[in-house]
Order: sequence, then structure tokens, then C-alpha cells
Amino acid sequence: MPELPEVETYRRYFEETSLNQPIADVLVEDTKLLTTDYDILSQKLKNKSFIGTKRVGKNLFAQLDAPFWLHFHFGMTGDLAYFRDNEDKPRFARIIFRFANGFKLGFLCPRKFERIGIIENVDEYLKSKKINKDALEISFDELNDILSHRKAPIKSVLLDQSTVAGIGNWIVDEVLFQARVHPEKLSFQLSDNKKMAIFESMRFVIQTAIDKQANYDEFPTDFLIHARGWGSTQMAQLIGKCPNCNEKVQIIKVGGRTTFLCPSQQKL
DNA sequence: GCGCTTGTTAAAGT
DNA sequence: AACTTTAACAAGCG
Repeated sequence: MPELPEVETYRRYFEETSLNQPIADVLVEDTKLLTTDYDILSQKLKNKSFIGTKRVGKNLFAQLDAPFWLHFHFGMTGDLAYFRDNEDKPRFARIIFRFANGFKLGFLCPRKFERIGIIENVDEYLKSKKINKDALEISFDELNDILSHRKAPIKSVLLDQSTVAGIGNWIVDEVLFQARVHPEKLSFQLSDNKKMAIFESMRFVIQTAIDKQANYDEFPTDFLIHARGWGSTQMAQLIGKCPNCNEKVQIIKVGGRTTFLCPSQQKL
């Protein structure tokens, strides 16, 4: 699912495939996917080239050789795929950038929760959307200050992009598992030690996931993510089990989201 | 074929 | 007023 490590992987893919090549046109299957009117978007991108990228949390920004950017949000299922021949066109490529060299970049939108649109200024955009610093950029002091003043369950606070940008449902479960914090623990009640553990786990989990290009199978076997059953057959013995104590994991709802935890190591 | 899932946001609640 | 909670969104997948 496109959380920070996936979007970082997409960003690198975009850089490797789609820079410095004039855009011939943009095909859009469903204008619901656009946050800018099709006519304007199409006219602004035509004959321009992408010249660089920036990522904040789950948001990807592609800079044009013009005074604006294209913003991508991958929703829950978005992906990118670069291809040339129409017979290689991937499923769900509902938006296609056709480059002058004949290659194409498909923005895959299986569930239509994905969005793109033109923005003038990245910092202003982030501010207007209340998106705080990226999880790899925020300092401990700033995170500590926010966590100390919020009274919701820590899981909900960490999922809130105005706390820190880039954490999604599996990452927050992984971070809280590795920091040995119960997801329903109220944020302001956390000790300084636990907040530091959360900060360090957050950086470790995200950096590990980026290094493995978000291939869950390649994550260390002591990651809780394998309990979710997303992996291959080699991971099958880890489904539903705590990788540390082998106890059955608990599955609950926190803030409406499915939550995995080890009840013996994460206590309220 | 029903129910679950993902991230965000608007709306409702406190 | 400010923060928190909930539901809705779309559609593929098990």
C-alpha cells in the first residue's frame, strides 16, 4: 500500500524513466482523478518536460520546466508503470502521459482513489493541506512536542498527516510493535522513553522499507508485518504470530483501522 | 456475492 | 474553537 516507502520507490522510478522528455499529451480516462480541470492540465503540460521530483510523506511532486508542479497522490492502491507499446499497457492505467519519444508513463488507479493536479507552490500546498514534515525529516523535539499535546490514541495521532507525513496503517502498527507501545495508549500519557522509542522505530522501519523498495517479503523476519499474511509462502508460518514470542497476534480496530499487535508485549 | 481493505476528508460529535 | 471520531468515497479482491 502506498505509504512513504512505496511513494519514495515510485519517486525514484519516476526519476529514472520520465525526466527531460517533452510530454506530447495526457490521456485521462476519468476526470474524477484530476484536481485541475482537464483542459487546463492538458494545455499546461503539453510540450513541457518533467525536470525533477520531490516527495513529502505520501505526496509526490514532479517539477516542470515551467513555474508549476504536478502533484501525485497514490491513494490506497496507486502505482506507476513506464511502457512503450500499447500491448504492454498495464491494467488500470487510467491516466497516461505520452512522451515525444514514444514511451508512456501510466498512472495506475485501480480504485480511483488516486489524484493528480497542477500546483504552483509545494510549500503552500502542504500548508493548505495541513501536511507536516516528512517522517524522515522531523526532529525528535518537534514530534515529542506534538505527541505531548494530543490526547487521542497514539495510533490515530501518528496516522494524522498533520502530526508527521508518511505514516500509514501497516507502518504505524510496525512502529508501535517495535517500540512496545499499545496502539490505544493515549498520546499525551506516553513517557519520554516511549516517545523516543517511537521516534527511533519510525526512522528504522521507514528506512528499512525504503532500502528494500517496499518489498515486504524482504523485510527482516522479526517485523510484525509478516503476521498480516501479505508475504509469500516462505512467510506463511509467520501469519498471525508475534515474530518475537510466537504468541497469537491480536487484531482490533483503532480509530476505525484494522490494527495488529502483540498483546503480551504491547500493554496499556 | 458479500464484506473487507487502503488514505483522505467532510461532517458530526465532544 | 479546537480537537477527536466516524462515515463516505470506488472498486478490486478473497
